Amino acid sequence: MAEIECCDTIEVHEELLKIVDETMPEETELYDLAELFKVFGDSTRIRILFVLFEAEVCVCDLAQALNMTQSAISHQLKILKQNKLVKSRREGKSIFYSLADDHVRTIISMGREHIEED
Amino acid sequence: MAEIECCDTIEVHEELLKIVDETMPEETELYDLAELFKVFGDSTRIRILFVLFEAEVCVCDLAQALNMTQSAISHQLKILKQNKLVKSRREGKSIFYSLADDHVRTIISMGREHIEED
DNA sequence: TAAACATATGAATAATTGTTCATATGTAAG
DNA sequence: CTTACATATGAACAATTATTCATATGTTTA
Repeated sequence: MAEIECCDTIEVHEELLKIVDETMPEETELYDLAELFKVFGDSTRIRILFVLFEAEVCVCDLAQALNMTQSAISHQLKILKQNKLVKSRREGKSIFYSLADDHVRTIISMGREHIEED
Repeated sequence: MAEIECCDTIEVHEELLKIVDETMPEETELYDLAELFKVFGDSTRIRILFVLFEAEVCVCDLAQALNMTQSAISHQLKILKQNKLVKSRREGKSIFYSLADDHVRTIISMGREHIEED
């Protein structure tokens, strides 16, 4: 194994690189993880999720509740759905959206806990 | 209270708007939440966090382990630190970074659980 | 089948952001 | 105090993305 020069602490590095190599998830998982969190990284989508915490609603409900255009809401719902954070159901002309599962609540909760410290 | 016209289901809307108004966090909290998740929404920063799950390391360790430039790593560490996900400690010429608290592990875990379903 | 309604979607624009490059800051050794 | 090392930072560029506008799709009612 080639020696590594960095910070003059050669031994630590080899062990570190070995551990990182063993525990680091695969490239695709890292990418998917980042993609998932990106979805939470927009306040419009977070607002949509907070509405869905309370009720199953249609697109125009959301547009009204959040005071945004139908188009903007629809675009964001598409992203939420692609990432399986919400699901939809048609009822006549309307399409109702709701949370896909409870991970969403948990992830948002953890986030709130974090930012409320200090 | 003015009547709302949307999807021809007037009663539901008034109640929804009331509930949303009561439960929706304040603008600043929504913004902070989105900002926090944005930090997790980049695979370089996630990689850094995975290294820090295993050990306290200096910047050049990270650059080496992730095969990226020192500058790129440093820029990302700054963002992680501003959002209190990591902390740092100087030791001689080096600066060692470690996880700030355990919310980071929990949030990443929840994300992994979510993407590993189906 | 035509009209009205609810939602989805593609293109365009503006804003945000990750990386690189050059350089600055801070620390230790000679 | 000068040099070398470790890290931080500002500017620039490329890439990503949220919203708007116009329009398309799908459903119901007349």
